[in-house]
Amino acid sequence: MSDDKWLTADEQSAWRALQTMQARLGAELNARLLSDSELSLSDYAVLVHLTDEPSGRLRLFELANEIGWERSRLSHHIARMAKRDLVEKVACDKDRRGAYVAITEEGRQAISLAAPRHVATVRQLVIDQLTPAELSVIRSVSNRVLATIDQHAE
Amino acid sequence: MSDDKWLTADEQSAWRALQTMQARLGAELNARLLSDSELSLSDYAVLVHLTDEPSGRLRLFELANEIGWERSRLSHHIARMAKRDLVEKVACDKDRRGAYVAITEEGRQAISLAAPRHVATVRQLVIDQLTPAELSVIRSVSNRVLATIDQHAE
DNA sequence: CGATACTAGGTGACGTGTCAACTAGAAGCA
DNA sequence: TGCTTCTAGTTGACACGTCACCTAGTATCG
Repeated sequence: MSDDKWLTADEQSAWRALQTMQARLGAELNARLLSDSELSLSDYAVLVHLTDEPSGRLRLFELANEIGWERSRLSHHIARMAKRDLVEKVACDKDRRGAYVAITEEGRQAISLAAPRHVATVRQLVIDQLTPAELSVIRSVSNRVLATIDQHAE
Repeated sequence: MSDDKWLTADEQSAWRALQTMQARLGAELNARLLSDSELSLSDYAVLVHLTDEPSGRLRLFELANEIGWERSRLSHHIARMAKRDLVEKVACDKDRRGAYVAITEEGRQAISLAAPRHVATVRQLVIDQLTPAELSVIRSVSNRVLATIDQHAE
């Protein structure tokens, strides 16, 4: 680990580009998704992870880990989504503190309507701009940074 | 441009890793910065861009473009920062609709106190985890995606 | 068994982000 | 000049995210 106080010019330009891209890309994806459907990018992320499960449901803490959200954020968001009938909360037998979030029929409909345009946007703005090798670097770097954060949050 | 309806497994795993990393990294950097200083990650971004300018000030729209924020978000944020005396708004002679945001002495102090620990965190969690080649890919990819968004927002 | 510590999740207050609508000055062009 | 359009920035309502704190069930270990 370098202990230089500042970033080099190369490091700084890369870091700032990443930060700006994060800001713009997130805002753009969210805005397009909202104007094409009734879902925000956050709603979409929740529903995607639920549809991945054959059972269509996950424990709240599992979902939080997968999406990378804090517990209370997820709790608030699921409450709002439940009010809109996109998901429902189901009591957990194994651990009576716990709860499942389950996708509803309405949730499935909403995401299957929204997905094609959203995927097309992601392709257009990101995937199609990258070579397979670059995409690989992105995956590898992202996972490494995630692991570092986890490990450093002990 | 591929017109496949869905992402391949490789594309999807890379895309999800990036999304999750964005969520976790942003939250982590913000939390650490807040606990080490009086600044949020957003405050920090604003102040960094202002200290880059020899004059210590920028037009609002210039700052918005550099950080990648929407106008109204910046307007709200600057109003809040001005209340805390981190920045001040200055009328613009050239264009009487416009305004400058200028960093204050208090703003300079705040960022110079916060910067060393924040930079160390960025190094620890990101920069030191990447090879120079990977960092280069990140910069190049980020700038390409930004250009694509700009161009597609016409 | 009982004491303690840990984990799942929820809550309320408050700061933040977004959208739509607005003011007002600048620019283009007849 | 006057009309239209564009751009800079603001505002208010509402959705969202975060922090600190809370409840309650589970684990650990004496």
